[in-house]
Amino acid sequence: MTDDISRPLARAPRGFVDHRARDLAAEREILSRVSAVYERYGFEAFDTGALEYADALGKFLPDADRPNEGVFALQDDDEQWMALRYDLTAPLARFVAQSWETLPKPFRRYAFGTVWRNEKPGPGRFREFTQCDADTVGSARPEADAEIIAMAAEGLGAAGLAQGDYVLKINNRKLLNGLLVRAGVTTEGQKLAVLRAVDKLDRLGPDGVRYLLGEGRKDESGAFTKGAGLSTSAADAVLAFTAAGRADRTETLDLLANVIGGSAEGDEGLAELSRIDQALTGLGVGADQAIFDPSVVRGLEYYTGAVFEAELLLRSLDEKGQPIRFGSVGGGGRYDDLVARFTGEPVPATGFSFGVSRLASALRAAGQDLGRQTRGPVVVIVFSPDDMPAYFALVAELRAAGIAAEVYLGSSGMKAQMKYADRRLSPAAIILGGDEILAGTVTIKDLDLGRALSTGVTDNAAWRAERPGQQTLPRAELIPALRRILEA
RNA sequence: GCCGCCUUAGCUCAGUUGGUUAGAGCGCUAGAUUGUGGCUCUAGAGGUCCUCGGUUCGAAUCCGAGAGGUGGUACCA
Repeated sequence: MTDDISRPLARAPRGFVDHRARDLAAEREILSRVSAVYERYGFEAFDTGALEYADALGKFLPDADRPNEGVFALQDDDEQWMALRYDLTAPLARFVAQSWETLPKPFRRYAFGTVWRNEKPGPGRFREFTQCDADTVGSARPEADAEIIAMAAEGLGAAGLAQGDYVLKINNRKLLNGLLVRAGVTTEGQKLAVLRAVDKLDRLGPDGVRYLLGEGRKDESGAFTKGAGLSTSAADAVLAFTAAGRADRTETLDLLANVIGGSAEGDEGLAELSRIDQALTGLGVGADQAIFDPSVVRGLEYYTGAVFEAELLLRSLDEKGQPIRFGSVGGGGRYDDLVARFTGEPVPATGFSFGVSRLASALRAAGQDLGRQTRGPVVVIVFSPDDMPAYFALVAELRAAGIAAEVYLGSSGMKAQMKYADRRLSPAAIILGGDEILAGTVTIKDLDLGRALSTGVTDNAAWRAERPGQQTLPRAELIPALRRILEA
């Protein structure tokens, strides 16, 4: 009452969320299903620690005292800066560089783990979340990309997405590079501005993107975004390129050949996509699961070749009846320069990653709730502290029989104990009072059945007399009777 | 990072032109019911009215700053 000045506020830091049993069950189910697929593809499990040295993450800023660009950083006692990993790829690159000599190459691994990003949280965006990631390091073959794509598609399907709920969209950075070279764009900054503009295609439409490719765009709030400064004809070429996606993979390739053919880098990109197409076809991945889409960007600066994005196609309504679009649930691509940061040797690599809780909420919206309500244990009601040994003998017997059970350990009366069991979603409560102990019997209350029966009862006396779902039987028949209730 | 809106009980919210002890519904705890979930009735607990400063005899209410939330926008490994 008087010491409240220093009392802490009970709240989680912003962008950090608590996970109840239901969500955890869904996420674990996804991980186990996806892991099974990834292992079948020959990827081995691998994990690193949560912290990396900040320079290994590429987040050490020479000018700043503190590496603060989106990472959580702290200083070790030898004054080196460490940071919580912000994805699973950078630690993988560090590990591969460190163990290159002894690794079987190509190195194929998958990982899932918590990552942290020190940035503004938004709807569906947190500062701590679980990522699942698979990479092949040490293969430059486009077939390595194809296999990652096929595996991603199969993984999403195994997680519970139906055919047609999602599609993998594939592009290649080299195509756009070739196009830009032909259009006379040479500076890195301008190239990045073009990529950013194209990335907004689905939100702003071709007209909005045209402004961003040219002089710039002013949005409704009056904010002005500087454009890439392309000429009108160059902007037209970019837009024509992004619109070349078709439902059929080879048809898209033919169209793209017309739009960008002739530039050396563009031809290289086309050849890679063509081999990806052939490998995918061999793997049995049709155009219903993976297509070529030249508008895919994946804003990341480090991608060097193929890029891909898993897009959710399903549309659903939120609790207010507003339609929600999920868009991308995951993505990846080829990053041939990441390991070279450490060793100087270029090491080709390709990978795919997705956010686990994002996929879980997408699945929920698709009507595929893997985290069905978690059932509570069978609850043994406590009448008298003197009979505690009898309660524990009973609960031990149930546990030995493989039935989740607990003795109520609170201090409230019987009514509250029933309420507790109800709220835990327990299948049954066991009443072992003085009467039962004397008679060598036990009373089981089937809570689901009682709940169903209670809807018809309005009269209190009848409710009390009826004791819906309740049966008293000889002690020896307890476990078989409980099994029947649990299996119902 | 920039712009808009919002912040009153655990939740959803009401609160008159600035006026005395800040309310409702739901939820929670308990009683009616010697040993029973629901219904009904009754009682109870629960509040730094986001924070700090200002105006005023008087502020949940008006003004300023800050924090947090939210929606855009920018960025996104």
